[in-house]
Amino acid sequence: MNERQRFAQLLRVCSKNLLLDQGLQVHTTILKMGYVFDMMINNDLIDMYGKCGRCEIARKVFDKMHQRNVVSWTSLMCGYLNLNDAKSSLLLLCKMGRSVVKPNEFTFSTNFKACGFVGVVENGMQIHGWCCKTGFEWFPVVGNSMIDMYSKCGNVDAAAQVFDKMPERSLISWNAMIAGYAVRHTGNKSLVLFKEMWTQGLVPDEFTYTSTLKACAGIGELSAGRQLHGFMISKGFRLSQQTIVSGSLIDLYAKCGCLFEAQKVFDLVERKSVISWTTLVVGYAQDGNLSKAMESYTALRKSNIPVDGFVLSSVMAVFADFALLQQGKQMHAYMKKVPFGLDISVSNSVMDMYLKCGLTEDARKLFNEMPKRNVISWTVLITGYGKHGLGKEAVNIFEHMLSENLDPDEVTYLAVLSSCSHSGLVDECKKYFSRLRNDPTIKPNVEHYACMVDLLGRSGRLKEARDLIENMPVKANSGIWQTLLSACKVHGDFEMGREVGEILLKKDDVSVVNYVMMSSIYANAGFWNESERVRKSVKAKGLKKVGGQSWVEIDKTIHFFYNGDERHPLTPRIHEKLKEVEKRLKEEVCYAYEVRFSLHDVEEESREESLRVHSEKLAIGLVLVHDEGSEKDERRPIRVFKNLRVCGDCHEFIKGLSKISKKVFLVRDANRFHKFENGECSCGDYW
DNA sequence: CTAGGGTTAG
Repeated sequence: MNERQRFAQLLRVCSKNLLLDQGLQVHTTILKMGYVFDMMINNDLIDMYGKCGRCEIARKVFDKMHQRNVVSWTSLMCGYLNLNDAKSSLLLLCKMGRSVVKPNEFTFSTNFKACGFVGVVENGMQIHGWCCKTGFEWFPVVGNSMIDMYSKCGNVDAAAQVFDKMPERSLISWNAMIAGYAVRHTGNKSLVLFKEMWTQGLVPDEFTYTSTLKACAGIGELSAGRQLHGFMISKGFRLSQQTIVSGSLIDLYAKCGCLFEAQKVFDLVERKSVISWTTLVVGYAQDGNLSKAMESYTALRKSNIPVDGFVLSSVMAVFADFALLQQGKQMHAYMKKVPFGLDISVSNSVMDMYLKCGLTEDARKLFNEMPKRNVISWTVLITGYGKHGLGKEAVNIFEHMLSENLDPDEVTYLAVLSSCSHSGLVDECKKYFSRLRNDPTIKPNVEHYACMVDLLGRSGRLKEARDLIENMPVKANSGIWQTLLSACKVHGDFEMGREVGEILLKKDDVSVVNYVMMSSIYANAGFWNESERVRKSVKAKGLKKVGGQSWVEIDKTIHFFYNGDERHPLTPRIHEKLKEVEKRLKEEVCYAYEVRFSLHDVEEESREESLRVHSEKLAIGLVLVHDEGSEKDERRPIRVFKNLRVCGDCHEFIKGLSKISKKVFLVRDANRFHKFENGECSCGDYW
């Protein structure tokens, strides 16, 4: 082996083991020995610098070369891709097209990956055409990376076409296609492919399992997932050694609500990664188990695994959902100290937390300070303002976003439409709805139509709202009928209410809300027997109300209450306080229990009793008891949170309370924020 | 020089 070859070999060792310092030393020596224009050595230098993440040096080497071959070009592209700089790779490919050196299958494959990374399907299609012209179309690497590119760009059909036409399909091709279908709701196709490849005698590997499990999670296929779990065990597949496969299995169980099994799989994995932990934390949080979610996060922090932006965003989302402002602030402070603390997704999650805790100004400030924003940043802000009843502001932000030439996606449209409908901005709502319908990139879904139904329903145009539902190009769900039903109730349209109600009850939805609303509509119109019939069918079907829960955060501790909850040690004082408030309300603001909101088949007095112990009242009672005697922070708004919608009676109660106590109450319920101040609520009377 | 995998924010 001559000296030149020895240098090349040294560089390859440095490249493989990411030894940048040694690589730099070898580079210096090479220059001293005069190998300045040696193509092989320069190519290896480019590769080494690219792998070590120093593309700027690789580029310098590349630029100084007198002669370059396809490896020189491709190595530099790989370097850029290694830094997630897909754009530079693609620009280099353009430049290459004008040079004398021709791309080969590796060049194409690398750039397909680049297209998939940034999701530019147009560029991918151009390169696809280029492959066809130059005869690289049928190379296995090219086909595999095209499947991946089309899938990542969201065009699974194009990916499937490539797959179907491939002359030779390797395990990698199958895996890429299964992964392509595993996103969104096409997971059943992944399962079909899995079976097909198995019958063709191909042996699945860890990649196959991961994607197929992901497919199951996407479509909620618990039983297929379980079968796959059993299948892997029967094949002697060691899950304890498979961090990634186990990760998708944990996610599957968690998404299906089987946290016990998720935890069991998690426990047996020997080398847990930050992703394994994140999956578990998110799983518990989405299952509503705050303490387990936090326990898992704390355990992660105690392990020596470094956290990343993903896990912080996830945990911040937990704080947002449970409105844990103090913990959220604390973590925000921590985020400022870590390198990824300024990632867009991290900042977005913080913004959302502030908004969900009612601190719109802090969220706005953060938004203004963000060096980079994406569609989600804008959408978070629009949603937040909308939920606070600040529809005009939401519209302004949407317009601002458009003026910056950013394309709204379906969630952004939903945010702006619901903001408009909540605030009764009729013209704006219609305008944006028609903009949505004319937007070729987005298909309006049932949620978008529900906003329009809500808008029409609020203004009493029930007939129009119903026509819209019956003639829209998407399938109606219970939610949209429920929106109309609630409008019928508000406007006292008994005839339509009854019809809509019967449609809903026929859908056999398990949601008790529909029954309650129907029963109430019948009762209001004096049809007591009908009201009774509906109420009885709830019992007959064994349906149970989703438990209402309210909570408050006091000194970083969160206190949960359900209706009639007596677990809190201060319960007697809370009851006492509430009775005292109630007495004053009756005297000073003519408050009467709105028993029509209550549907219990009981005497008036005990109906009052059941309203008195509603979870939101108990939570407020605790704050009042806690604040007794302390003079500090009189103007600080009292924040209360409820998982369902705040009940009509409690709404009146808090209104009155805000008047006699001169305090501000900020109540976040499942729908929006209610700011109670001096006897008024920001939502008007349409709660 | 090269192809495939698990987590996140609305």
